[in-house]
Amino acid sequence: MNAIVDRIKTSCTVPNPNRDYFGLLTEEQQKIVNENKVIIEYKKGEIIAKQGSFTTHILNIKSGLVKVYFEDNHKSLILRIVAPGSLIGLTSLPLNQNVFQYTASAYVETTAELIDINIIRKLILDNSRFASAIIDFLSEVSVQKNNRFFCLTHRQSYGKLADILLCLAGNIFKTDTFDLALSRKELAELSGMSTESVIRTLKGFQEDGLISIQGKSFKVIDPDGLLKICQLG
Amino acid sequence: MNAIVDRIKTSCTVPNPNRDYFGLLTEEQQKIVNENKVIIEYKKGEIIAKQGSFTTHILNIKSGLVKVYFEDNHKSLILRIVAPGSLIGLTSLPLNQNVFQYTASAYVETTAELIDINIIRKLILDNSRFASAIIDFLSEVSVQKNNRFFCLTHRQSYGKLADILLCLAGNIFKTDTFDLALSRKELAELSGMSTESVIRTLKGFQEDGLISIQGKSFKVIDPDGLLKICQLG
DNA sequence: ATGCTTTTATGATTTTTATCATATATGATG
DNA sequence: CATCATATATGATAAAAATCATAAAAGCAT
Repeated sequence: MNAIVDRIKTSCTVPNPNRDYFGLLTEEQQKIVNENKVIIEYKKGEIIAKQGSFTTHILNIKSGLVKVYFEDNHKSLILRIVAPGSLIGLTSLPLNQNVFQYTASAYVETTAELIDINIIRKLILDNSRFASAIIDFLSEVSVQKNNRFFCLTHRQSYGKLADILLCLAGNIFKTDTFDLALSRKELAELSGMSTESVIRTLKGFQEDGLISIQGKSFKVIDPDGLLKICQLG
Repeated sequence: MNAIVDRIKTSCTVPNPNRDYFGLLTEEQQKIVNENKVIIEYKKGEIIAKQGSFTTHILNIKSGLVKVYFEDNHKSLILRIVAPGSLIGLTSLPLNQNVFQYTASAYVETTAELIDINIIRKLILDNSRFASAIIDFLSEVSVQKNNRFFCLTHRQSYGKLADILLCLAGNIFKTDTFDLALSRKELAELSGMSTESVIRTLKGFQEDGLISIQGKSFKVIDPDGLLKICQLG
């Protein structure tokens, strides 16, 4: 196994719970889901869900990579990076909160199952183990968001970016060398920094031998060093 | 009705969903809850739950005011201010995440019901409407946290603090004049600022006639002005 | 009330980071 | 492959906010 996945636990992990939610359903329930879902392929950059629009479906990401972000006044904050196996749209389950609270778009070519949200609402009432799994999902996202929240409000640029790099390596790509589908601008939105500061900070990491970058290809050389920066602030 | 409660919707509300979760239970289930709960009174400043310790009970706040905060390396971030009617500890429902992810302490004298978390877990499996209400709670907290997250990472000091003042007035105290149980240091932890910056910013608001402060007594004079500051950043 | 501690307040300074300006590189497109 | 657009990079400057130092005010216990 890859060292970075096993050893390094960042304080602010990009949330990516991954459970077999639909495996908890009865055969009949699975049949209902299958009859009420569509599979859609999204091209790179395509919008999957738009902040403010009605949530008619829950998205189950099957392949690819998605960013979920909050937009306001030309500013944007990436809330989650969603890898296959995770769900999008659950926060619209309350009937009084039935619009997307964020925008989701595909980083790379992405496949998603779209399942009618009312079917999901019904399944929650009909299958308590499914409901419990949804509760677990929301709880995990919540905890990881708290950690990220702390990281982005209490650390400074080097700490934030070190954390994000470790998260990407350990949590999203699950390897220490990866082709980054995110631009510097997107790393900025992920860290709440300016694009220029991201570039400068990445350069600093390279000069210190913590990472190496060649175009889109990232390599984490010294995860322990990054972790130390992350912990110091 | 008070204008500030009805009209002013801040972008980053301090989360405080309030539902009658236990009213959804059957009489028999309510009886089980009542037999497995204790009511505890906490004095001002007392720790109600400690980050890292096992979550044996869910807290149902009946009276008083509680802060839920994240601690790390002498730094602290207030995650939620919890008013009566809200629950604490739900994020420990997943069995693989069964310790408190945060510390909770009483701002003022506070009464809480402590209900065995395993009873709650069982009720989620036995009563789907209860489970659904818990999902709604977690969803609402999540959405409000996203908003607050955006606010604290993308606005600057005046915007952050304007938002927090509006939240406290409209969401927590539900009146435009209130005795603040929070110190300036705690406002700093709530906004991710330094204590000195909070003091200076509050002074600025006073000079601009947006609020008036006398010791612990706060009065929001111009909520629309605060809202404008909040929206501009 | 008196002394002691904590909170609030204020000014000076430094650090951090954003912004602005501009240059270079990369990539897409006809 | 030439052109345009976009992404990345770098330096100079400005703005924002933290830190440090210190003082005044408020709370609290004796």
